Amino acid sequence: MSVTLKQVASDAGVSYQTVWRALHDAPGILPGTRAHVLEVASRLGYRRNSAASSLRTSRTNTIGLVVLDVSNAFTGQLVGGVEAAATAAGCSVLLMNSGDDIGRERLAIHALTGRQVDGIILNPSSKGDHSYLLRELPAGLPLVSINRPIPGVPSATVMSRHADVALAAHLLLERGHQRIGGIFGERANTPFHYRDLALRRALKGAGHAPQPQWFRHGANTVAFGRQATREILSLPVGPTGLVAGGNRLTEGMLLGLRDLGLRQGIDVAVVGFDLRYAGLLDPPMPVLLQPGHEMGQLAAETLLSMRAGHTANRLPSLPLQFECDPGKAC
Amino acid sequence: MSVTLKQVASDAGVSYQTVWRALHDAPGILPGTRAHVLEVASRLGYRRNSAASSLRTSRTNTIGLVVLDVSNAFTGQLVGGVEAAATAAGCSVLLMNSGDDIGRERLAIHALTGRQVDGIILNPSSKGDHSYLLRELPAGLPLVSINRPIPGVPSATVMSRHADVALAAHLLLERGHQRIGGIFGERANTPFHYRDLALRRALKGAGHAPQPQWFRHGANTVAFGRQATREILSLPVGPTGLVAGGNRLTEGMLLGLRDLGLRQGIDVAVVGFDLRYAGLLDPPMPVLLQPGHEMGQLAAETLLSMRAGHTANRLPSLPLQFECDPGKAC
DNA sequence: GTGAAAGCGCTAACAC
DNA sequence: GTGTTAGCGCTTTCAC
Repeated sequence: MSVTLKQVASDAGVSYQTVWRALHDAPGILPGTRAHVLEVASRLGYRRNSAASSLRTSRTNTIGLVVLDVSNAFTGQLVGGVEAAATAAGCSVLLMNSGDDIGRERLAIHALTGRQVDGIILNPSSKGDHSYLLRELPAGLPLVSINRPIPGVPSATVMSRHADVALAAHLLLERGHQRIGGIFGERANTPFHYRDLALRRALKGAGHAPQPQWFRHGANTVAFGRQATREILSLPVGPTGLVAGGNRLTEGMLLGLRDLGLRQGIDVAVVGFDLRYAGLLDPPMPVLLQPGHEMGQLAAETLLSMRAGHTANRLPSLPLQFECDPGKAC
Repeated sequence: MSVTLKQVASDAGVSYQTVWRALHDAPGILPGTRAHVLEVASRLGYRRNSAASSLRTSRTNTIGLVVLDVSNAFTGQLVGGVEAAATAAGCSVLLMNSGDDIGRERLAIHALTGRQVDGIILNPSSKGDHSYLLRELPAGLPLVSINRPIPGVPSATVMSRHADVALAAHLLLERGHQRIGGIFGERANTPFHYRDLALRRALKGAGHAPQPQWFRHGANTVAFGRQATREILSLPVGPTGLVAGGNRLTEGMLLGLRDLGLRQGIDVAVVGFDLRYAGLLDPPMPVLLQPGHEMGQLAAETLLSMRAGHTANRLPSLPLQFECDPGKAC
């Protein structure tokens, strides 16, 4: 068993409470006493039992984070940002993976609330009914969602600025492409809807009517991205510039191009999305990156300020990073 | 405040204890009573307060995981494996990031022990003195290290089978290359040492003496990988096949090749390491992948069995996956 | 089969 | 400035 306050107290020849005050830098203790107590505590290797303290204060200094897929690069950035902000505030992160499955998400939320986390950051699964949150979340528990408001459930939401997908259009237009297409996930998945919208608007704004046959919506998978790429580029008149709206779709697009014997950036101009390794390709592929780290930080900071009783104002959407060369903006 | 055992008890008109027995499927309770109690509990939305229960049992059902860099793809896999195994066993994961810095690692360990985690999985930072662990870890707390034993600190260790780097040599030899080189991190970093050794042995085994000037050791960074690649391939007589021994080095190698105007798989045959997107390159790059997910699972399972009192036997090293095409073995 | 009660280690209110 | 004490909600031992 580890050392308790009481043991330190008896070893130092003072009371229970005096030890507590010493350890918490609380006022009302002589500097000499404090020094003595601290010395004894560190000699015995005292560490506070956070279970006991949480029990007493009903605060755990722990935030729950539920992600879609830990092994995804965007998620990695997100987790990093959350972890950094949490650590800076003396909190820890309980991480759960939903696998984009509403059932597992629900189990994760259940586990987190049972552990009395101080708040939850949720990257909501793309399908399914999230209304269980209304029943399962203790009233007043801060909830921050990532990239997508949760229909019917009040929460602060941290988003990337999907509208920045317009930058992809501008780049391609600037490079002289007139025929531009795009591949996106299902429109019901709101981020894809907004990205698609942004691309079309930018084209219209430049006086080019988007051609429906150069735009595809489907499953957010490598397979769909691959197939859609092949189909679009096999049309009698296909686009010369192509934008992918998600990382899976981008991977699929690269495979589709290879299937057709086409090279990105040479035979077809493309802009990828959320693929961190785009800069390693030859030639480097321009890519829109969600600022995962910043999103995670903002989410955690928002959560902690909600815990402190502030109501979260409307949060700014964070700009996408647009890179053409490794680490360099376009 | 949330619902407590006591409230359920008074609502159900039974004692404190009877409720507990009902909720824990404990014997010594009439089926009718149990059903009634469970009904009341769920109606009130009872959930057990895990802080209180940890305080009582000094078990948190939480495992601590300290990684080098969350945003790294291998780490993502690792975390996924740990999370899956932990969840399957009813445990949660507290995640901390050390940034490969011994000071931050120490803070992370400190935070975890203060939270009474049931065990710690540590991917040890590559430099620095880990002996603080001997002082800071409560005696008997299960510790599992990833990829590298911790000098002077007893722990179970989950490793990938570095010797499998020999497969890279075999592939290149089979494809007719006679002049083969390699780029690795510092030799003091044991995984790199073993990977280097495996490559050299395989070459010797096939009757080719490794040429010292085609092998480089240095910082495990993109920059070093890039520079080393340029240097090696600028030699009057350079290798025609090149193996990178880590993911950063692999990224650097790709950039170095591009600097030289050489294409991987066409002008120079290469084998990468731990780069999950190798299959997206054109042509696909053969790559050795550490089985991060499996390593994480094994680590968590080992930890939990240590917690249950079993002494960890020597753990098997997990084979590297060798892929030549997306998702396909060589 | 059910109930009463002690106590895990800490925090915080209060007495001296 | 220092000490005493009552719980937080749960687990567990022991009576009935």
